[in-house]
Amino acid sequence: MENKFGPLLKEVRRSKQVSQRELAERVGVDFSYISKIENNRLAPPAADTIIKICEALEVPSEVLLAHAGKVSSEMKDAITASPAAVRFMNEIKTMKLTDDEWGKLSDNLKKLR
Amino acid sequence: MENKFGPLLKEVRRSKQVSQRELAERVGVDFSYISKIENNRLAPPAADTIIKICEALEVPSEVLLAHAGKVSSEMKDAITASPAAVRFMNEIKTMKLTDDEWGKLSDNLKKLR
DNA sequence: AAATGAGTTGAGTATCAACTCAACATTCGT
DNA sequence: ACGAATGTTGAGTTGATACTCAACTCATTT
Repeated sequence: MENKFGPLLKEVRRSKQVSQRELAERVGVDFSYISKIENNRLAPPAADTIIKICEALEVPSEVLLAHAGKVSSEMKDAITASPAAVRFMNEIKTMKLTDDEWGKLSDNLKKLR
Repeated sequence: MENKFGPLLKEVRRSKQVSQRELAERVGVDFSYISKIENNRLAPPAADTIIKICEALEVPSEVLLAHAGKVSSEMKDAITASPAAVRFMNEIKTMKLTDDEWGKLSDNLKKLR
């Protein structure tokens, strides 16, 4: 999950037939920055920038965010909304869930309302 | 939840009869830093420092972490462990759970294994 | 072959988080 | 009232994050 952010972005961008310059303009950064990110010469951008990139490319942001190990400020807010939330997150952190278990939790979440 | 971190810390520390200097030494920071934090002259410290503070004062860290809006790097890792995890967190973020619901989710989590 | 478009690279910058250090003020026990 | 403990303040530091700018290279089109 570590070093693949750049290549992954490059692949997505190419699949959408967008140049670095075009993407950069849509996102509002310098095109050379995109280049460096794609080649892992720089670390992945801030969470908000990743989200903008995904919007510009019209793809969901989960995969890129996960590969970058970044959490948006909105998510941070949700997680720290209350002590109960933090408590829950602490439990989750010790449990190392599988994808399957994450899915089940999502189901439970829906049943909650 | 915003501006109360400092006063809260001050209250906890006082209730434990610990001076700023003593706390600072236990945690490994300058005592003047504690002072500024308590008076909201500086933003709350890094998540790891908050955790150390709570250990030094022998109180659980959830409340302080929640008030500070900080997420430890360990938690960040858990949240971005996989796209499924990010997806789940995104759902959570849109739902604005109550404390009660957080509790139920914790129960579900336990039943998962 | 010259211009155009796409991508890469090196070096530098801006902003911010998370503090420290030294000086001063306040509170409190005796 | 005095001194020691405790708390506050201003100014500066350190390291990391998140980029920009200018100069190139390489491939393609005309």
